[in-house]
Parts: sequence; structure tokens; C-alpha cells
Amino acid sequence: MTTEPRWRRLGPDQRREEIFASAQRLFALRPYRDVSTADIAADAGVARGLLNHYFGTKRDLYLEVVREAASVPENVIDHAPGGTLEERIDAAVTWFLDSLSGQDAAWISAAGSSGLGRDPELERILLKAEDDAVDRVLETIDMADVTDHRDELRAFVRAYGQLAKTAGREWLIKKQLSREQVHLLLRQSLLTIVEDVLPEAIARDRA
Amino acid sequence: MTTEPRWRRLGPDQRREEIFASAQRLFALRPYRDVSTADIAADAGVARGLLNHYFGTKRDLYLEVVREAASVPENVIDHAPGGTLEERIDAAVTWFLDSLSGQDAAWISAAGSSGLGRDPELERILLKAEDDAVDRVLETIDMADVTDHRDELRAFVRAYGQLAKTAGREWLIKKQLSREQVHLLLRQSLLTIVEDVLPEAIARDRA
DNA sequence: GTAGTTGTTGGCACAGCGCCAATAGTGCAC
DNA sequence: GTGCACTATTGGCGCTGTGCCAACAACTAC
Repeated sequence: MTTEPRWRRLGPDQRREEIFASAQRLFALRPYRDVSTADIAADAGVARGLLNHYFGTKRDLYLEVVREAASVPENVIDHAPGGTLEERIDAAVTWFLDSLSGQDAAWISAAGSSGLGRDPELERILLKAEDDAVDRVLETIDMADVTDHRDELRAFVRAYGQLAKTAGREWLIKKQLSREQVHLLLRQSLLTIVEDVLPEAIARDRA
Repeated sequence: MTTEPRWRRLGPDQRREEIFASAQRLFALRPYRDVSTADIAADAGVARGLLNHYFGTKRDLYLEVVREAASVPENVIDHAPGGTLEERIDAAVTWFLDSLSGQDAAWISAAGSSGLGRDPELERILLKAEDDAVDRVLETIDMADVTDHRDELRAFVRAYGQLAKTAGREWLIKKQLSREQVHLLLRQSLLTIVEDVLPEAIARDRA
């Protein structure tokens, strides 16, 4: 008679994956403070101590989940570098909105949290993700002719990204705007920034 | 010989104020999790239990601090309702930038925190503050002629608010942009929204 | 079968928080 | 000036949640 094993022994990667999945689920469901390591462990069908073994602390696990969720989907854009500026901007906006609707409700909304007691590490992760998105946009609209003052352009687009994210939320979550309206807003805003604000800002030079 | 009292007995309001001030200081200094109630109590020169007596839990105290910090300063705007649209927008932008520079480094930056484990109550507070700011802007630019589709306008301006906040951060904290550049960005963006995006969005009607 | 490897467990120790009965300032009545 | 009621304030008890680690048990190779 072979005795039934009391628990299955898995390879490190697989077990790690299971725990991570449970963490993802629960952190998407409730705020951080309302998810105990015991909850995650129970959900993964595992002893609590194992979390600390695979990921360090509860916080480390959380940051990893956030990093994953915040990462920009690798959707390759239909890079049509040949079009007019407006066409390129349209492509960038379309890409952005698509990548938003692709993510489910547990998507990352805004980067900042509050300035009070803000968490530097968490902030770093979210800003990094934001910067990646900015890169994607810049790459798509292809502002190769702007050789100087790239920093200003980046700063403008970074701010623009917040507008885009919020507008996306007005569409997806609050249902206050239609996709067309959001698209319109994003296109015109970006157009204004690139065609109008940036040249003028360059003219006045940097402070 | 009158024995020295071991501690001063203050009126409730005054003591509450002192504790609140300590909480403000510390929460601005370190992230929430790194500020213990013991720290706050020590800083205020008071027993830990008193925090719970005046404010409920540590979290309640924190939320109160955030509420205070997020509240829009009551700076009255030089309401010049007579000017052109561009002048009114300029006034709104100026007000906004002034109110930003008025607040110190501990100002509220972005409303959202992350979609993962987002805190509904905290979010409500920040959105409320944001909405107040939106009201202020709308009131200043005085779009009385837009009688219908006010919801869309609000949604647009809400998104715009994120742009503004981020741009402000690029100026005040990251020093990536000058005030003039930010002003330019904010003016043109709002102008585009009001003159260009909104009419077009109305034309296409709401989804 | 047996020994070695290592994924996994269970519990110990500790920090932080909410709570509450006891305590000690403070002002009022006389 | 003395006692008394009032309540601001304390100090510590108990609980929850976390990180850690030594023991254990499943699997593998021979």
C-alpha cells in the first residue's frame, strides 16, 4: 500500500507561478492592506512561509505583481512611418486605446498615488512603465526632425500620458465618454502639443 | 513646594491640532507604512493611545491628512468674466499654477494610485478634490454658452486636470519645464479642448 | 531499498495597532 | 485654601499579521 502524499512537490518555477497567480487575483480584488499573506497562501493551497521563500516579503510580491500589470503590452504597432503627422498620431492613439481595452479591469490607472507618504519604489516602477508608453508613442509619431529639445518633448508627452490615461478611464470605467470622443480628444491634444506648443516652447528656449 | 505636573492637560482642539501637525509632518516625510503610530505619538509628545481617541485608527488619521492636503486652496481668482475666452483661460491657468507653487513639496500629485488594490476610500477623497479643482476651472473660463453636454465637458476637463498636474510636477519637482512652458502647454491644451474637441464631440453626439 | 536533495511545512518571535480601565491634571464650589 | 467632580491622558493587555528558520517529507538517482 503506497501512502498518499500529503502534498505535491512541484518544480520551483511552477509553484512560484501558482503563488503569483493567486497574488494577482487577490490584489486585483481588494486593496493591499486587506490581502493577508495567509489569504494568498490559502488561495494557492500552500503554507504561508512559502511566499517568503519564493518572493521576499509581502511587499516584494506586491511590487512584482504591479510591475507585471503595469508593463506595456508588446502589441506591435502597425508602424506606417510614411504617413502624414496626423496619420501617425492617429495610429499612436489607436494603439493606446487598443492596449487599454485589452487590459481588464485590473489595469494600472495612474502613476502617482498621493504625494503624501508616496512610496518611492512603487512610484519608480509606475514611472518606468509610463516612460515605456511614452517611448512607444514618440516612436510611433516619429518626430525625427526634432533633434534638439527632446527633453521638453518627453516632458510634454509624459503629461499628455496622464491626460490619455484619465480619458481612457472616462471611457472604459466611468462610461462618460465614447471611444470616438476620447480618440478625438487624444488626437487633437497631441496634435496641439506637437505642432503648436513644442515649437513655441523651443522658441522661448528652456529656462 | 508645588509638584511639577508630569504632563500638560490641553483642550481637546489644541491637542488634536498638535497630533495632526505631527502626522502631517511624518506622513509627508516617509511612506505610510514607515510611519508608526508610535512615531507620531512620540513626535507629538503624547501617548500612543491618544491618537485612537482623537482620530479613530491610524488609517483614519492618514485620510484626514490627505483630505486636508488635497483640498484646493481657497485663493479667490481675479474673476474677470468680461474678457475673451483666451483671457479667461489664461486666468484659470495662472490660478492653477499659483495654487501649485503655493503648496509645498508635500502636495498631492496624482489622483489614481494603481488600479491594483486601489483604495476606494482614498480614491474617493482624491477624486473629490480633483472635482473641486475642475469646478474652479470651469467657473473661471465661464462656459455658460454650453448648456447641453456639460457632462462631456466635465469629463474632458477632468482628464485635462491630470495633464495639468503632471505638467506642474515637471516644472516644480523635476525642473524639466519652465513655468512659461507649462503655462503655454496648459493654455493651448485647454483652448483646443474647448474650441476644437468639445464642439466636434457634441456634433457627433454622445455614444 | 537507501541515501541525498530540496521543495515545503509549522510554529516561534516580534512589531504594530486598537482598546480600555486606571490615573492624574484642572477648574469649580464652598 | 481645600475638596470634589470632570475629563484629558496614560500605560499596558491582547490580537493580528508578518518574517524567519529548523525540521520534515516528497521525489530522484543509484
